[in-house]
Amino acid sequence: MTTTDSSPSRDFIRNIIAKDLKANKNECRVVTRFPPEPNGYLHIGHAKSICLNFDIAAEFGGVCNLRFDDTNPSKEEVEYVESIKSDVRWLGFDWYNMLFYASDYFDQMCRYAVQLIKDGKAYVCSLNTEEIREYRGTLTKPGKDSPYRKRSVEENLDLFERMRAGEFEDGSHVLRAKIDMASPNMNMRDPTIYRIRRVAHHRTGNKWCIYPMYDFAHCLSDSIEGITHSICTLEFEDNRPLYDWFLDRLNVLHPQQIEFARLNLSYTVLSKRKLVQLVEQGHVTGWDDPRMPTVSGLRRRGYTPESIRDFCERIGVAKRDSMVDIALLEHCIREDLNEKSPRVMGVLRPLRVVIDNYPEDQVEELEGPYHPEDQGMGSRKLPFSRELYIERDDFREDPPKKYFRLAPGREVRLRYAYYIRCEEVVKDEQTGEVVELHCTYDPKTRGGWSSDGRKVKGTLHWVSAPHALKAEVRLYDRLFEKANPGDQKDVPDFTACLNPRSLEALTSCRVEPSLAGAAPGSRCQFERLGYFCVDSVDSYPEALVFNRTVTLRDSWAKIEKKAKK
RNA sequence: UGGGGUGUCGUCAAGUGGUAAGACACAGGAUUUUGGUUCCUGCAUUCGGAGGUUCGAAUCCUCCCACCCCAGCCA
Repeated sequence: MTTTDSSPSRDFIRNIIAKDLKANKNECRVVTRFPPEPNGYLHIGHAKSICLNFDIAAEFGGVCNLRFDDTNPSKEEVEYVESIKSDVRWLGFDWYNMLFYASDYFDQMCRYAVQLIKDGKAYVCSLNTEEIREYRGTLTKPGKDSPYRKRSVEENLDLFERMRAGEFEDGSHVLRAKIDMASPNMNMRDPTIYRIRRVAHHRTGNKWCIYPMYDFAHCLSDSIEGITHSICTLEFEDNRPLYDWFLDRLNVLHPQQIEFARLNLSYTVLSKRKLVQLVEQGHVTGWDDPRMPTVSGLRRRGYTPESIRDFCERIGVAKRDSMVDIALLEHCIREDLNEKSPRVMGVLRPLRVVIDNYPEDQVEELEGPYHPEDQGMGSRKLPFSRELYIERDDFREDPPKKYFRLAPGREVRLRYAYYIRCEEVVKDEQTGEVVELHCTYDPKTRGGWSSDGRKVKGTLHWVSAPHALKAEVRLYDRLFEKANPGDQKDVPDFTACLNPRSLEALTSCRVEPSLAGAAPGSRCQFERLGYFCVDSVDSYPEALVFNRTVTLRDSWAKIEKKAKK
């Protein structure tokens, strides 16, 4: 499907591509690529780039390659390539058979390097790291030529061949592009294009001891694959002249590099360095900790791929540095889960309720639909008995204004069950803590309806005490207390901004019996509480563990908060 | 202080000389057996600032200001 003139403009990148297509550029092909380095796990910032590249390809009838930018063996591992592949797939994208590795092109790149040498456009430099830095100059002072810059083509060819053959120590020589040591763009001051690195590569093993640098490898990989639009983030803007330089000198297919602003999300961090620190210092349990902004963390938290894709679409694509409010991500998951999740009841902090006028050995099966707006989801049976649990938050001895829930003498509805009235409060003699409520029910309100027109303001969720399943529920909250933990002036280390209450594990929760054996990864809404999923690591059919994905919007909490001020 | 970028509502973001879309957030209200959902309503006389061009400027010109990126043999 090709976009037509009538299609509305979505963002500046799609506008560029639409214009290119109209001008018959690239024989009207569109080929993009997602090019991660396999040195870590994917996070939601990568998801933005994945959605951009794969969606653009699909919209313009093109393809998007998955290419691993594996030019630095000392940082890369197969474990990462596997996790990246599975994350991209989980997000719902398909690269078909277009799976590549920059390392696939090492031979070809070497030939290109030789060509540059022959053309007098590259030379072997034998300065060490510090010397190269000194010769490079500074932002305001031009650099000066390396003493090795004038080596003959023959000498350079010989030296480079011997670098490749493994005759030299790591760091003793590099191959450099011969450009301009006085360029105002630091990237053009004779950048290194090959370095000696005796490290086993996760794919090529010990075949190579020299590896190309990003600037050389990336543009050539794009060119070899026939990429038309090479989309990357803003910090590569200064690298674009170099990207163009190599392709022009080598006179090969010349993709267009386009830069966009990377994602920043409030109340979290997205830099690899910081995410590594969170894992290594044990602030989280791992890369897939449900509080992590990684794809695997979001997945375990209960986020759906659809919600993440929707989010990436809504945030847009532009060039300005921005900080997206995490409330938008939360909105996206709520919207998706509202439609998809079966409603069930679970009590997080149980308070025992005895219905004094309910027959002791009686058990009724009440009917509860799984979804208020979707009859197609069916319903389940809810056992009701004399002893129940309700949420502690749903009872107040001294109810504040506008509190609709249970209090001494008050009547509320138990969802899909009966109206009950609180008759007596039992407290622990020592602590004064409320330990049990005695209530009476109105048998004429079965199902939660009253025929006499009597209205009740509150509806509570509940479970039958003898029938409920014990479960652990993990309540997750924002990882950081500050909107921008990475940029706090008075805080030395971003970990000082961590939210100490980002995880609260409740171990004596009770959930309705229909959840018995719930499958890991399955999702539900605990009515009035939020959306939850069965943890994919720690949950077992006989010992359920739920993760709170996100709370429901809570207007009572807002009222309460306002009243306190 | 050299170079490259970017400034439009609290947060994203359209807008490309014809009189400021949309989303989230927020605030009201209606409906509701989830204080959920849904539905209404409100929310930029002004586009970083100052000048200028023009009948007309967020859009063009000039100057200024702020913020981000670059001095890896990382990507």
